[in-house]
Amino acid sequence: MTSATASGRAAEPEDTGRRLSSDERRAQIILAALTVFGARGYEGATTDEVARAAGVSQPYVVRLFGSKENLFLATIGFALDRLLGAFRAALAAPDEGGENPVGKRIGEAYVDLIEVRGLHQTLAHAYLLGSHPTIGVAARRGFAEVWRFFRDEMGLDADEARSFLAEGMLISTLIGLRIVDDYGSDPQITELFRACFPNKLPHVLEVLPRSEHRL
Amino acid sequence: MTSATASGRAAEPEDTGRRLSSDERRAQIILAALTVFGARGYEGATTDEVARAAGVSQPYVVRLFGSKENLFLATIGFALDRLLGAFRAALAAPDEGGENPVGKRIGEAYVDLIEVRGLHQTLAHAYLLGSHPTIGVAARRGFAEVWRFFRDEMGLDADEARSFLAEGMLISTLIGLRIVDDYGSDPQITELFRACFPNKLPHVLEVLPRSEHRL
DNA sequence: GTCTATACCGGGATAGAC
DNA sequence: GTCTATCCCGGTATAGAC
Repeated sequence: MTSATASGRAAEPEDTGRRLSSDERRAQIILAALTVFGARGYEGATTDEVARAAGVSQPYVVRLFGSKENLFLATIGFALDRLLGAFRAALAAPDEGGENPVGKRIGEAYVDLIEVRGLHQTLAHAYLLGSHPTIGVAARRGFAEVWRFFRDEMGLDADEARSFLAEGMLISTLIGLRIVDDYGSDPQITELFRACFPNKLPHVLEVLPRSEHRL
Repeated sequence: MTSATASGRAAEPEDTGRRLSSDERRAQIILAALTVFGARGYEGATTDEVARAAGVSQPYVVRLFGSKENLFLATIGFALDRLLGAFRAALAAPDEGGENPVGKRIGEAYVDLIEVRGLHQTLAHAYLLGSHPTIGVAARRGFAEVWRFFRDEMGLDADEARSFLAEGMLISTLIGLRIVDDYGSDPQITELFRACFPNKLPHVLEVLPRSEHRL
């Protein structure tokens, strides 16, 4: 609508003048899509906003992914890969003599993913679209993969896995709610926030406000 | 688009021919809105679909609520009232000699709200819209109210309240995911579902599939 | 590989009759 | 209290040039 540098920036990368390969562009656009879908949801997001956030034109986004729906599917696919990748890395990391057991490491890895803007929110949005003919299927498949990770790779029993998943869903919810915006202003909220991010509070407080989505 | 009885039905009430008061209509429309917003999200839902589900015309829905945004705000307000109402009733219910302690009663009350179609999903959608200027504010306020209920009325400590909330978020997620659609077909999913609805499984399995949202 | 121009449609909102 | 007709904007997708 206005100039290209107006507002939509999100994951806008260093603009080296060089022409990128379409794979590089895809990756770049997916990063941008994560922030936009995360903030607005699947239907609320526009391909134009994604395009501006990525620094390309709207038709090009459609051209590269075929459709908005495909872009969303690619985006949640990427998010799930990152998520499971982070979990596997945390699982493989050294224990440091009981100082940080697996559970704690995985939990922290989950929270650390807030650095990938929009990742948690986009996944949460996808999980709510179970009725959608294609997205619903992909979302269920992804969710089941996470469950499998907890049960088979991490070796939790069903109850432990459930609690883990539950804490994760709460964290995602709080991020999507942007409850961080009220942190400090309302004692209830402050307490709630503290209870949910017992460790890493300062880090979370530093990263989250940065992801401004009021574009 | 086609005839009124085509497909959009959801909470369509007994059609007594009589003219309703606008308050009755509002209530009726909110019920319908719950199912549509729940299935499609705020942006994905259309006022037309809500209208058809309620058996009225699209402009009338807008007329009664002023805007789609207002309709959504009214809808989540209603959902929160029902939620807290159900919690308070469960809190006040008799203990039956340790047979069903408060925690269990509240948990079951939460699950029972699946009978109000779309309630959990709509709230979950609202919670993800923290970036929205008006919806975000309302969602945070509602979430904080629930937290207050757990802490002040129910008397939980911060950690207990957090766990409670977490389990609730997981339940909402599973409902939105419509994981019930895969129950029985995939052993992983079956196990996950069982772990999350330890009691009341038959009831849940009976109610959820009914809420078909592929309209 | 990427853009501009544009077709096309769906959806929220308004006007106004009954 | 409720409808029909309609306006108009915004958003996806396509055509086609560079």
